[in-house]
Amino acid sequence: MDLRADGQALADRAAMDHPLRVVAQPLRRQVEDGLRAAIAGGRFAPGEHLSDRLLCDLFGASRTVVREAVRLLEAEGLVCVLPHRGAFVAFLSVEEAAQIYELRAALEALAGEGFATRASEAERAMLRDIFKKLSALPQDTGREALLAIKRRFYDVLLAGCGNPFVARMLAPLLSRILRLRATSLSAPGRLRHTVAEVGRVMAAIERRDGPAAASACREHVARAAKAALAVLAAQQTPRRR
Amino acid sequence: MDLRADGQALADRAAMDHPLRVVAQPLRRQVEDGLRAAIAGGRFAPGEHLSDRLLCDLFGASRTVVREAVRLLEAEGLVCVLPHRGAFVAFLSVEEAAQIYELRAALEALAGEGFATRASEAERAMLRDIFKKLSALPQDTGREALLAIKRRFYDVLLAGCGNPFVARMLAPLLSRILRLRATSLSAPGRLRHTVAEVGRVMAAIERRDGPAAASACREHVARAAKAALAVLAAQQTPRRR
DNA sequence: CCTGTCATATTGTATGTCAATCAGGCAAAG
DNA sequence: CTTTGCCTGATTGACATACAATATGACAGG
Repeated sequence: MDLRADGQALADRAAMDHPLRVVAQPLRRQVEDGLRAAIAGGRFAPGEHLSDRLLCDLFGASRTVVREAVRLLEAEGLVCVLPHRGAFVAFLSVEEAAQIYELRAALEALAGEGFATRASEAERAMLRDIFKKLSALPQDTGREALLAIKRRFYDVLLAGCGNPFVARMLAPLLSRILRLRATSLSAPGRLRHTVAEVGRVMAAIERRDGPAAASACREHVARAAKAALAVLAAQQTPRRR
Repeated sequence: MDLRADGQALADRAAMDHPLRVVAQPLRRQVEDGLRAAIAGGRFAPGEHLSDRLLCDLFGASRTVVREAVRLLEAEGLVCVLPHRGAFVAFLSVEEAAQIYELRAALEALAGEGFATRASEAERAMLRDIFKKLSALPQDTGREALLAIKRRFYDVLLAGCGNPFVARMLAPLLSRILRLRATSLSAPGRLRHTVAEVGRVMAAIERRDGPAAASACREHVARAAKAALAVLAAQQTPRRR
């Protein structure tokens, strides 16, 4: 029996076994994903109190299920549970955001290096294709469309890097800075730089140059971080003092 | 109010507020840690079925608590939950172990770099002190004592690296390869190399040389991985085929 | 104004229940 | 004798409820 601790692989296998019942995601997963999306998407404000009852009503689930989902999000750092007071949407300080970006840079560098040295030709072709679409985007592309393309790029990169754990570690980090990414990506003129930076990643990958790909990924994240942190600092400074 | 999503900081603050009630860890945490330790320590064999009832009896807790703990461990990859069949202790394949070591190398490199460039003099002194103890260890030191010293070294390194997220990402990885580390660390002659490799990390840190520290950390993990993977391959090959 | 006490609300934990599903055994058909 | 189908027992998924522990806020008293 396949007992790898790989959730996605198990889900895939389950889908293979029961190809008809597509909707059959466990309720707990639905609540978890829904809540994660709601928080990452900003439908709850940072610091907002997420009471048990509120979430039960919202998702139509029992306390048991809601609480399990909240625990998961707590482990991811999206919410913060205080004993006997409940869950609160976590704040994101400038320091924390900087630390997350630092980590993201290291992880994506690893992914880039792995992809450059281990990806198959088919995977490289997919990445090439997505990069071509990214390059062809008009300057005034909306943030949604831009984020979607970038997500596809990273999905392929992570899938082909030969180390699924990288994606598993990165996911919770990205969910915490999702809003930040959305706002910073839409900064005027950022797209041009993005394309150039990702282009260097792509070029290193075409050369099978692992270290160069790692370095290019790190560089890209570092620049994105600079833009994002500027936005975050501008948001927080006038409010707090 | 302090609502950082930093579990340890919150725990610290709680400990400050209630300095007397040291034992007052939530029941859920006790079960979670106990189960994690039991699995990481090998008291359950890989593939073993961890039934709800069994765990309830073992920890004297209710299903609610046990299930929440199991979910957490599932997210960490220590156990693997199959719908309507329950939790099983996850296997660790050679590939997975290699991937975990790769990730660990990247994370510890980041920690080393951060420590070299950002740690305070007091933190450097603590690290220096621990390294001195490590160097003075006799060749035939038991694996327990060796692991303990190394753990202290990394605790200080991670605490002083200026990025608490690194420690949070590393912890679940380490718990999955704990047994592997224990066996590979006790390989004959490994201590000598360990001291030399960690010495290079220490030297780079004393020079405030971030990149060198990163590289030394990466190198150390890579060598440890080589030893550990050899052990794992030797364990699995004769059993499986 | 400060302090101590109490009532209320919320969470932490435990328990019982029902439905869904899986594993294994048993019997009948080929 | 093998295979197929069904049935039963066991286990988990989800829910509702109940009780204990604790934090919050109000209120009375100094």
